[in-house]
Amino acid sequence: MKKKSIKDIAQELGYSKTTVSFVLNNKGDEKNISKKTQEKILAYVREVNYQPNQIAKSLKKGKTNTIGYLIPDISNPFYAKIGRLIEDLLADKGYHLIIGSTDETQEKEDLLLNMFVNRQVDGLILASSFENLGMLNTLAAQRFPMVFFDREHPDFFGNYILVENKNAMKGAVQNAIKHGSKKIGLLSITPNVYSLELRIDGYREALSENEIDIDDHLIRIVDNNNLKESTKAQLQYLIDEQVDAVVFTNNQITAHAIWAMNIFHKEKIEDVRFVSFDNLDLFDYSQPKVTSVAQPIEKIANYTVDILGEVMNEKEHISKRIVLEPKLIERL
Amino acid sequence: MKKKSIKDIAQELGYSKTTVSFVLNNKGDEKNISKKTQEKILAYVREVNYQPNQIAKSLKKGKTNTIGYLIPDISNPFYAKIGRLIEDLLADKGYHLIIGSTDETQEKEDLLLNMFVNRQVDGLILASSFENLGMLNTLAAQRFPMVFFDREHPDFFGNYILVENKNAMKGAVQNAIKHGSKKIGLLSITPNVYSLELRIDGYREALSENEIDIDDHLIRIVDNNNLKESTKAQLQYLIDEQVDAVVFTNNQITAHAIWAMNIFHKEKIEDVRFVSFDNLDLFDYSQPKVTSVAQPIEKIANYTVDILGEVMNEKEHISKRIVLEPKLIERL
DNA sequence: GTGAAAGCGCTAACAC
DNA sequence: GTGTTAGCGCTTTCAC
Repeated sequence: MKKKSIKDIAQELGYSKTTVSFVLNNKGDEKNISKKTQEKILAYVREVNYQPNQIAKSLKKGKTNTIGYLIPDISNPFYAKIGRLIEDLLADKGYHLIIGSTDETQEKEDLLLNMFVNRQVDGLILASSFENLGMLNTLAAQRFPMVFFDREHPDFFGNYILVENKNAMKGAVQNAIKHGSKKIGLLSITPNVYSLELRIDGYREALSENEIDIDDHLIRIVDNNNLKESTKAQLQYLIDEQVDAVVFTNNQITAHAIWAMNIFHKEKIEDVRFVSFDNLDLFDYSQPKVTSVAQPIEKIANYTVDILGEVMNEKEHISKRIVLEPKLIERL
Repeated sequence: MKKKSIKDIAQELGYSKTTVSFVLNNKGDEKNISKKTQEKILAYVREVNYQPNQIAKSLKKGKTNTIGYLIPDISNPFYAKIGRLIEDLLADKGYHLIIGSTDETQEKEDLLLNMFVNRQVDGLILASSFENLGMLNTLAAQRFPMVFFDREHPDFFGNYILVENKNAMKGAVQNAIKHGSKKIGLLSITPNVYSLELRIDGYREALSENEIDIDDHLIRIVDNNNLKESTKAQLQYLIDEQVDAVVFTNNQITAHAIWAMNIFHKEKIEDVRFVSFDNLDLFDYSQPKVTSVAQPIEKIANYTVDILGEVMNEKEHISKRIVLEPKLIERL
């Protein structure tokens, strides 16, 4: 049973493709197709379970109703949750998501960007690593609808939905200092991401404003390709340095560190305060407790979709930068 | 700057569309296009950064190189992780994923299934809720390439990648009994999913084989639409019933229950053993500790993609049912 | 070695 | 009220 096309329907019913097409697209009345004809066509279409070919429609209309979702890793709960929220918001408007995980490598990012363009996605939602602005600049020059979230690049001008990174982190670290922490280490992934740099800056500022010497040895970078083991090793280093607090720049490392702490440093668990950017449910009860900076993910998703909608509709070039306020959740 | 098409390239270079198309598809040699022409075309294409329109190609070829990934919720770490593995495996073959989250509702599932068909996906990977077989039967009758994982339906004949549910759960519960648990409750989501029923059956069998009375009041179903709060409430019920162990049919409820246990039943935390289907890193150190049945997610992803590849290539109808062995991780 | 032309399934301007 | 037709961008058969 080959798939039926509009042409088949038209022939079998003795109408033209046009008439059938109009009726299928609810333009029957507008185009003065008689009620009777409309009903006949609709009934038949339902009977044979005709499914329009969205690809042909897309080609004709130059619009695919798909959006590319480019992030470091869809299995990271932060991107998965925002992805889910975006999926639902877009579905209401008839759009669907193609996903692409970059693993923070420029190579995969470029490959995926190309793929999205080839597939004629109508827009792009991206947490880019911004290692290389090449393709992004090209797309921006063509006014390709894009909205960036979570990550930014100071030299790239575009639509951003972000959270306050520096001050939020600063506040979280100051909170730890207020509660007595004096020797504070930091663990981060790839710091060549501007948003993460800002978080690290916030950490530095908090220390210097409280007259704590910044010791660069206490700022440890974990290996992206081996997050869990590397986090364990770097945490070990900080423990050996006898820190009384550790700051994490995202929740994935924090989760791994909680694991490492419980498995390998159980005896020190009361002596080290954890502070994390991003929240996780388990921070409510984990040992050690984790004071965290919670990002407003619903708002992020809402704004992202809203702005993308605007960009796709507007002929004019808009460039908004929306910075949301994260929330400090103190857990002592 | 309008996007260039093959036609533009051909005109600007003084060749025909055919020649350009051949060269672009690496058929230059095969079609006896002169080396010189080939180089000229390739150089120009690179210079103007020509991007082929995948939609047009798809329409012509009847193949979109996209796969639909239909699951209950992409923000569930289990589906996100498998999704990520599948994404990578498929990317190597030039396929990409469109995602669809059903929230376990038939309405959304049917909507998404239709969407996938309209979009002419080449295949479908699904963790269906199987509430209603209607659309799936239709697709199966058309030999639409589909591979099911995680969930099965006894009346639906298709390609399945599953894990042993009943015996694995039985083993986990027996393990708890061996270590002294006597009054064992169970918490599950929507049990109208066959795979979950099997897990519950495993629980029942373990009890009866050990001469523990099965008390249906101790089998609690949580509300899907309000997982966290409902889990808390149902857990409360079991605690009040003074169970000495609780069994969970998936990791999401277990995580919520750990949270509820720590926040609301801290004093009982030593008295209740947790047993969970699905694993989570945090089970290594959470209070209470969780003995879990870990699914082999890499294998699931690999088999799923392999079988889907076979189905898409074969003209013949194959129907494989692969049942993988999960691993019991005892944590006491 | 290269090109003309048909056609994938659909939409929509224009005709009658 | 309904039909004819061109064309979206690409592939591929057949011709020269």
